[in-house]
Amino acid sequence: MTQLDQTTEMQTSDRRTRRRDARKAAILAAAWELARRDGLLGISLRDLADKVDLAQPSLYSYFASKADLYDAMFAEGNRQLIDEVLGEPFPHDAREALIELLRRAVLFSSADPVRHELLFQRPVPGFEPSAASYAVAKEFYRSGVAMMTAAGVTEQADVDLFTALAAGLSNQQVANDPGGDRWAVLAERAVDLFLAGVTRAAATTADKGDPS
Amino acid sequence: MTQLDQTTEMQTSDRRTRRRDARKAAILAAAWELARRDGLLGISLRDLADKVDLAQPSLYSYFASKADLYDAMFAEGNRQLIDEVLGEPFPHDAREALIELLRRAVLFSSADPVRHELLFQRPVPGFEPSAASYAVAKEFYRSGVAMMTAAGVTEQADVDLFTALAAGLSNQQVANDPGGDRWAVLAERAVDLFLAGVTRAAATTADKGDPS
DNA sequence: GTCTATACATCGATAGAC
DNA sequence: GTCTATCGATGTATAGAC
Repeated sequence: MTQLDQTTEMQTSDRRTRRRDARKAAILAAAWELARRDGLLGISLRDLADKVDLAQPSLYSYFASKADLYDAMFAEGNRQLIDEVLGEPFPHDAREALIELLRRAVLFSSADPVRHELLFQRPVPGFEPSAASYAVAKEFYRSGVAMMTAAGVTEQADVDLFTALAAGLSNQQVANDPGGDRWAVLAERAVDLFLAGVTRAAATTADKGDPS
Repeated sequence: MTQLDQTTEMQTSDRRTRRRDARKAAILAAAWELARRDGLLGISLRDLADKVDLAQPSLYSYFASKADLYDAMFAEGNRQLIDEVLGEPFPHDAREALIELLRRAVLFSSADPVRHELLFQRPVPGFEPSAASYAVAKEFYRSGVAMMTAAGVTEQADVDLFTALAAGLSNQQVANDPGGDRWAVLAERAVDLFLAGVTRAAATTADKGDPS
């Protein structure tokens, strides 16, 4: 086997890998479409195969099982979360940055309620994300915590409260005003109330013996 | 037909009605059990019939369709919400009452995540509660609004923000710490931050031209 | 109102040829 | 890696006797 042959073989292998990845991505995209139409649990592997012009059993060359498909969707959704919510630059002001974070999070959820469901609720009984997929989710969480820290939010309880605020706004928006912005517009007010309370408490604590 | 006969007939009819209602309640209870085990969408009418010792088609004497079953569950869940959250008396202090309301709401959700799902999310594609069932849900909402009003929360935006808070705490509790109380214990702090901001803003508005 | 029997569709997954 | 064929189970709902 010559050097040239090896190179050619590598290139061929790369091409095949790319083709395979592209098809896998196409299957995932079709799965999201079906989920939006029929619900996450309503995805049928037959419909899915039809959508990508494959025979239904051929899907098993790309995903070992339906749970495997959900796992890939979970990972992809979290990657989109990072891209769409953290991708654009944030205001330098920590308060404004938190507002923007909250606003983008609510918009992200309301842009695709089914994706919101898969990422933040437990819509598929028995399904647990793999460690690899879950790592993507944690990456987003860490970034959010960093932005809170910059705004003076350090207590775990306050971080939890902020995540509840984000979850609540997103949830109400999706469940009770789909397509609207009734809860999305509350992001600024929510952050202001939150920060006022948290930083006031922090200041009080820090002010022990230092009444200015 | 004598007077006595009529009376006897009425009593018999009542007894039959009671029996029927009792069986319907038993079916509903079994449906909740199955939902907790297999998810709301995972309820199978075969399993359900087995659980109450009926042949599967006999269920159609009690519910016209599966959607009808969901609707009955939705109504019952909302009745439980009213009973369990509003049934016990509240503290007279408006702030303490709101804290208690939030705490009970989170506990209610975490006591039965599937019920929480049915009441506050959209877990069954295509299912919309009937007007009668939805009326029960609105009754609870009105009571909550009344308690907020008592605490000085009058703006619709602030009411919405509070519902987001309740939804967020419940959701995080159910999704990320099932069985625990990591978010439930945040109820007091959440209400304090919320009320501090809302009443401060209201006071500022009211103070226009009235600086005391 | 309950049953048996069954219609009729759909599901996820596997076997095995090519 | 894709296909055809098919398994075995399950799903909701209906027909019709009793």
